[in-house]
Amino acid sequence: MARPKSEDRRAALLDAATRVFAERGLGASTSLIAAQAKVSEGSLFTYFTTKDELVNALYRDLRQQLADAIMAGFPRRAGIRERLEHIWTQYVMWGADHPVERRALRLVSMAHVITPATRAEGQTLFAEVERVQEDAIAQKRLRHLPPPLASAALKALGEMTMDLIEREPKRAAEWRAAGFRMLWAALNSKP
Amino acid sequence: MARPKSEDRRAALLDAATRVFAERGLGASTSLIAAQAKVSEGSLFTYFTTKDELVNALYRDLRQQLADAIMAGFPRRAGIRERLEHIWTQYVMWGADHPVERRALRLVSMAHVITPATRAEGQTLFAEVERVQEDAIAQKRLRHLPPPLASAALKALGEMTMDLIEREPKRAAEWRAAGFRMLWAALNSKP
Amino acid sequence: MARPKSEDRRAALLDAATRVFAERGLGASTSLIAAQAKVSEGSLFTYFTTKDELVNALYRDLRQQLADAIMAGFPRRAGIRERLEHIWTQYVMWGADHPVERRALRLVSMAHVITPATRAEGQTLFAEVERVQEDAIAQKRLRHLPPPLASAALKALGEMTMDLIEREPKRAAEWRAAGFRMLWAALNSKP
Amino acid sequence: MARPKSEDRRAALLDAATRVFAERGLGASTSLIAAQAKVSEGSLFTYFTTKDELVNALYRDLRQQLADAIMAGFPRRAGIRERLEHIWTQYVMWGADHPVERRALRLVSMAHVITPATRAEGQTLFAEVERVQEDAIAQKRLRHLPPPLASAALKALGEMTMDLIEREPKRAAEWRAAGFRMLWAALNSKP
DNA sequence: TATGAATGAGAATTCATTCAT
DNA sequence: GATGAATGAATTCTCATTCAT
Repeated sequence: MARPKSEDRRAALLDAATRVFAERGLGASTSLIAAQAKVSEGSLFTYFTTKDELVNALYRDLRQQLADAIMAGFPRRAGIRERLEHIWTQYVMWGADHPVERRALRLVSMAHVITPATRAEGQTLFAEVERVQEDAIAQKRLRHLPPPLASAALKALGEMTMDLIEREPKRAAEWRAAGFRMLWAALNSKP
Repeated sequence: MARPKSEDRRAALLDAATRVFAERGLGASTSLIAAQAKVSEGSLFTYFTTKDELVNALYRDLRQQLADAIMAGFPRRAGIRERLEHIWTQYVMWGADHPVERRALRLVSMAHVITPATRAEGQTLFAEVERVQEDAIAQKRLRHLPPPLASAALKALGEMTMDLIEREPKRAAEWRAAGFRMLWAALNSKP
Repeated sequence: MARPKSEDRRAALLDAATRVFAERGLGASTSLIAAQAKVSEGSLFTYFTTKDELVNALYRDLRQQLADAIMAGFPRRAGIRERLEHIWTQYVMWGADHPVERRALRLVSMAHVITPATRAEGQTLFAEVERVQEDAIAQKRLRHLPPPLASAALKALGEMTMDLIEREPKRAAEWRAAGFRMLWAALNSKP
Repeated sequence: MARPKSEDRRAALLDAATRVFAERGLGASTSLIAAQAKVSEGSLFTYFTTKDELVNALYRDLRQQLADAIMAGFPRRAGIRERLEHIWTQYVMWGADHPVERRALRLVSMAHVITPATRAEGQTLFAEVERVQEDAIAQKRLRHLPPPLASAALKALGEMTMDLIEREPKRAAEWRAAGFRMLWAALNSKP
């Protein structure tokens, strides 16, 4: 009967928060975020009752964006290397294409205001990588690798690669390939 | 020169800042830091004219601590693998032994208040790693590896390993070894 | 005229305001009142254009409730003592039976937003007491008593008695009787 | 060594709060109080960590002012009537001479933010009245009067008298005398 | 007319920094 | 120099009121 809460406004606020946090850190004011979203200061609080809640929502939203990007066109039945490479490529490209989102996600991930509950949801993101590793082990490959290492290494080398690309965007393809080569070698390293 | 006590106070302030920032983020107040350092609120500003300056000084200080730890007992004339492993071990152990400092350094590194000048100083830290890589190339090893990759990979896999150790301190030795194995494999990966 | 349901809503709002103000003071928000009345926030303002107006209306309403209670079954032709005792008893019982309304009335009475006009209306409430006093004087009784004292004393000792009953409800009858005895003695005191 | 907290500033703040609350109710803003006290907005909070704490402090302060006024020159060894009359006179005169303080005390007394602890302290104020009543009972006078009634009646009729004086200051002496006569008669009323 | 989202002017605090002692 | 009170701009959040639906 009344004006319904608008999904657009909510999105605009999350977008503005992404930009503002990326630029000025989590200390940036809610009023600046509201202004960037072209929404009144008060309205921000009809969508997020608290600044902390906004941060949590943003964390969820950005992780979801990343997850969607990674899983788009995922070749579920392909071989181990192919699946891993798909994830790698999508992951690194997302970061290279969305530096602001990446920076915001990094900041938000470190915030102590993120609820354990919210953080738990996020864990699922790299679940697919772990499944690939499990498959590999089942196929008697990558057997010596302790379970969480595959996704940890993918993340670590992925972020490294994105940093390199951010510094030298022209060599993006080169870095991406080199990074994956390193990842694959790392995962296949024998004791 | 004529104020030995002052050096203590400065150190106490940096120490307090490390702890406080690690626990509550960079948003923590200067008055809390002063209190933790058992120094008056006003005094903090005779040592650091600005909160930003304190953050910059802390960045320098923590990087120096890390550099000192890494370079302690560095076998300057040993082989490539030995030198790299020394850096790796010291690096990872420092992180495992100083989780508070590590967390503070991570936060401070991301702060937008760090001057480019300050940041440039920090670059020197991993210079030694790059020298090792250069040596390796001179010796016709690791030749295919684009220059900044060695130190970038060391950092990325090092942080990954520290995270794993933080989660499972009992497996510290195992993670450290596995991490280095991965690093070495990654660096030797061929196109 | 053509909106019988609306009268209900208005009453529900006044009721909710009574409860909410009694519990949280006049600072309580209109949105809380609306919620308690099961009415939308906006609707409150179709019944009362302003929060101040709501407060004024509540003042009038509660005074009317009290007046109705006091005058119910008033023995207009009885003797002075009887009439006074009737008022006393009804007054004190109303307060004892309606602690929430009493508290709200007390708060609202002290509000600086009550218009002089509204307040003037309220004066009429104890008019009957003054008429009793006038009658008494006409009958050559209570002659020495300056006019406004009778109603003032009734009010003062009445509130005192209600407070005592609120603290010790079991002794209600005792307090009520003792209170009236004191009132009667006070009114008959000679210079 | 540093500037000491000033008793004057604290007093100025309490004074300002008295005036501002009396005029605009407890909803008045801390910034207005600070301005009236000629103190910065921030300073108010170095003296009272919270608005609620300011209200509690004011409650204590005003009650103390009243207690001091009442007990000044108290004839501890005089007869019952004399002691009661002393209290009465001082009480009523304080109220008549300090209408602003009285209004503030009334408002503050009703505030739900007053801690039970704070309120308990206040109870002692009328303790002297109760002692007078106990003495009277010991002397076989006022025997039939249930204990809390004496102080309750003093308060009730006292406030009534102050209201009358506020309305007609010229008749102050008359009202004061009439009030006490009524109190004395009320206390001596027999069942 | 009813609804509840939108608005923006405050409100109570906080905090980096200054300054009297 | 050391101290901690003083300052006031900035911050998060609330709330009476308006307005689109």
